[in-house]
Amino acid sequence: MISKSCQYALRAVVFLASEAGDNIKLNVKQIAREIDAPEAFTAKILQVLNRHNIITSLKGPYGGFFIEEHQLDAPILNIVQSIDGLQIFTSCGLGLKQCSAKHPCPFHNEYEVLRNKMRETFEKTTIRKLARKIDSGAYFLAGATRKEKMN
Amino acid sequence: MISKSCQYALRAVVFLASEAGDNIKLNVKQIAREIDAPEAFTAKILQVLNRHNIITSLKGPYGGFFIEEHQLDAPILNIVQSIDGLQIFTSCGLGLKQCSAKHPCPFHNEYEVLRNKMRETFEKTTIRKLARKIDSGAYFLAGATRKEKMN
DNA sequence: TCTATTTAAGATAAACTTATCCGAAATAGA
DNA sequence: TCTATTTCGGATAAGTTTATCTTAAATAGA
Repeated sequence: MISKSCQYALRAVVFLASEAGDNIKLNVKQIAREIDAPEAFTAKILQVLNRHNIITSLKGPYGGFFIEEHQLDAPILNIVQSIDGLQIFTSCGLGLKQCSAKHPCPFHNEYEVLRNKMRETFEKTTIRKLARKIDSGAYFLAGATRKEKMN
Repeated sequence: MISKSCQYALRAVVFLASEAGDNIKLNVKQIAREIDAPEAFTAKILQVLNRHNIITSLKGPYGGFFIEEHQLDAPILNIVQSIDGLQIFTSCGLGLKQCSAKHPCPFHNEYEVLRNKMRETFEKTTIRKLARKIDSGAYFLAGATRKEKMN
C-alpha cells in the first residue's frame, strides 16, 4: 500500500507536530525512539522531509527537527508525495502501464473509486488533525506498553 | 498497494477465465505473452495459484493451465490472499504492529474505512465478472496497441 | 578560536522482491 | 517403450527497498 519508509515519515511528522511548541526541537534519537523506527534510517527520512519543506531542521548544538505553525496544516498527502510519490493514487490496480477510461483494465471502474477515496482521505487529513489526537492521549504512535496490555 | 506479483496473478487469472471453454488449456508462454509479463516468473505465479486451487493445471503435451467452471465465481480477494496475503486489508496505515480500536493510531478511524471499502470491493468482484469484460472487447489486459493509439 | 553537538550527504550492506535457469516429474502419442 | 512437451521445484541472480556507517558541514557556547 504505502512503503515502510513512508509510514516512518508519517509517524515522525505527526510526532513532531504533537510536540510542536515554543522553540522546541527534537533530535533524531528522540524521534526514532518515540516512533519505534531505526535511528539512522529515520535520519535519512527526516532529511528528505526537510528538503521537501514538510518539516524544518537546524544543525548544531540545541539544533534538531521541528515543524512550524504554517507547516501544520498541510495534508498528509504531501508526506506521501515526498516519500513515495503519488503513483498509488493514480496507477492501475492490475499494473497496466496504460490504463484509463479510454483504455481500461477490467478492474478500472471499481478500482478508480477506491483510489479516489484514498486520495480524498489523504488530502483532507492534515498533520495538525492527527497531532491533536496524539495530544488527546487516546491515540498512539507505537505499540502498546506492557502496562497498557494489562488492561 | 498490491505487489507486482499479485498484479501478474490477477491479469493471468482473468485472462485464463476470459478464454475458458471446452477443454481449453493455455501454456505459460501464451499467458505471459498476453498479459505482458516475464515468462519464467509467470510460471512461478501460476504454480502458486494452482496450489491454492485458484486455477487448475495439467502436465505433459496438450497440458497447460485452465480455470474450471466452479472456480470462476471466486472473488479476486482469493487471488490477493494467495499471493500477498490479507495484510493489506487488515494492517495499520502508519505501520504500527499493534493498532486497533482499543489502541488506535491517529489515522486509524479514517484508514479503517478505506481498508474496508477495499476489502469489500475485492470481495464482491469475481473472476467471472472481470473475464466477461475482457470478452466484451472494451477492456484490456495489456497496454494499447499501436493501432488503438492512433484513434 | 576551539570544542561539542547536531544534521547532511555519500558509500556500503543487508533484506526482500522480482526474475531467470535447470533438472525432475508427469503425460500424450508414436 | 521412447520421445516430445509441459508443469513443478529448487537454486541462483538481479534489482529494489530498507538499514547502517562514516565523514563533512553547520552552529552554539566556552
